[in-house]
Amino acid sequence: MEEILPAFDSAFSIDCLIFGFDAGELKILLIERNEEPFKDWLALPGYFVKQDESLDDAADRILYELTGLRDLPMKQFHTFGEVNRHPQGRVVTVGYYALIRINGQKELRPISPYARKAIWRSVNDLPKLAFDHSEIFSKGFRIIRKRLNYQPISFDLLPEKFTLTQLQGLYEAILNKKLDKRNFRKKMLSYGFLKELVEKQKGVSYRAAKLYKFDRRKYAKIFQSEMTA
Amino acid sequence: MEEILPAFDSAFSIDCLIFGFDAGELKILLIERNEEPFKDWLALPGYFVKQDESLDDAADRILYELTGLRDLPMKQFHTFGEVNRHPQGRVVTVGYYALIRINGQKELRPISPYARKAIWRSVNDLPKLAFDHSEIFSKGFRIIRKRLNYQPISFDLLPEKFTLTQLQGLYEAILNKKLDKRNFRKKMLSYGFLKELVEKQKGVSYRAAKLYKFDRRKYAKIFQSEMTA
DNA sequence: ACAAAAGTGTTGCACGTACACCCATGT
DNA sequence: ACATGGGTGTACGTGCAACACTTTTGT
Repeated sequence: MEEILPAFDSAFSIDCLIFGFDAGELKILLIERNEEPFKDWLALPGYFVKQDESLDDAADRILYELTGLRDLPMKQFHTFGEVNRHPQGRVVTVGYYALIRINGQKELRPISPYARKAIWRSVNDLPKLAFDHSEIFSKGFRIIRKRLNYQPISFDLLPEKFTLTQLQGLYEAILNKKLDKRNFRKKMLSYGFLKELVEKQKGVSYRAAKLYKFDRRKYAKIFQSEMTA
Repeated sequence: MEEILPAFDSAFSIDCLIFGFDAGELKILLIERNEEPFKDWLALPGYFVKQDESLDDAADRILYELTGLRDLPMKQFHTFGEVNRHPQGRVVTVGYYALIRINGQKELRPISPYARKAIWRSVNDLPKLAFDHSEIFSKGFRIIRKRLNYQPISFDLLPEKFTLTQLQGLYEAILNKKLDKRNFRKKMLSYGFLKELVEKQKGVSYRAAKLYKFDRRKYAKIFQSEMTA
């Protein structure tokens, strides 16, 4: 940032925290920036909101332009407004998050030249990110982890059919601690929104596990009070 | 709003949801607007953020200027960014809230001429507010009510010394339902952050109740994990 | 004496937690 | 046969909900 950058008065932007789960690891979607400031740095997918679009609309558009992912159910988690968080001027940014299936998505392919590419990185192996994105990540991750304690939010991270061990691995990755297998299964099954399939796991060199599906209708019935808030 | 109003490009603002408790009723702090747009309407205390102040700083300043209240522990709860929420231009507003003692505060006295006066109104008796402030109120109230289910947040609303019946009345006002007296007392006392005083209630024409104080240190020890998030 | 609110315990149920062994399958 | 994860049950403690009567005080 030794160069002189254009300045602007004030603006708002969106930054997206997109979580995915793959190979037993919780990952986050980052872009490689192709523009100053912070050219070549890794950053959260984020950009400016246009005059005539709502924040929610902007979040969808921006994520699409920078990563090729579209129509994710993103939600706001916090707004960041320190005066000097952006080197070019006053930018207040609204943080959005979503949890998605990595493999269920098509290829990552930025539309805008502003991102060179989009990549998944393990949350346990993050470099320092552009702007204050490292802090935005920490704050968002903390909020999501906390939410997991009183509301299951993790089914969007798994493939459509999954085993209970995979589900447990996901919880352990988010909460960053080991859970008891029997208790975990008992609790999950007691909710009643897991549908047991006849189909079993394939291609493993040990006893094949039952596959399950997530029943969105039952889930919605149980947690509707949570969802309206 | 038949008049022509000055227009501006885009800006961010703060709106404050200040809850108080008095005479068994949960109240909210409103201002009577003294400027267009929405002159003479009731509104949440709110105004524009300056170029050189953070959102948190702006929230403190704005609340002070419009109501005379200062240094409340306000926290962000949501950001509102619909395109046409403000008639003069694009304004994204960040909602902050706080819970305070009504009687512990000095008089309400707006500093800025922008508010004619500041008043407390029962949350059960709110008129339509200026801008989208009615929706901001609903959203914030819902969030706070929900939080009360898993974290006591209500001590700031009571006088320093209070009876358990007062505390219960407060919970009932927020949750909008009756609670069982014995269960409520058992639960509250079991937390261990209520200090029983020797002093008793005075001036009542029935058996005087014990007074209690809230022990902030013990509370912080118990809920520290909640507070850092 | 009466009115008004203060104060007080027990029981059943649901839920979380701790804990260890046999089973099925592929190599 | 063995290695690997799949799958299962019990016992205990904790916390919440339901429920009604006696006590104290001021008038």
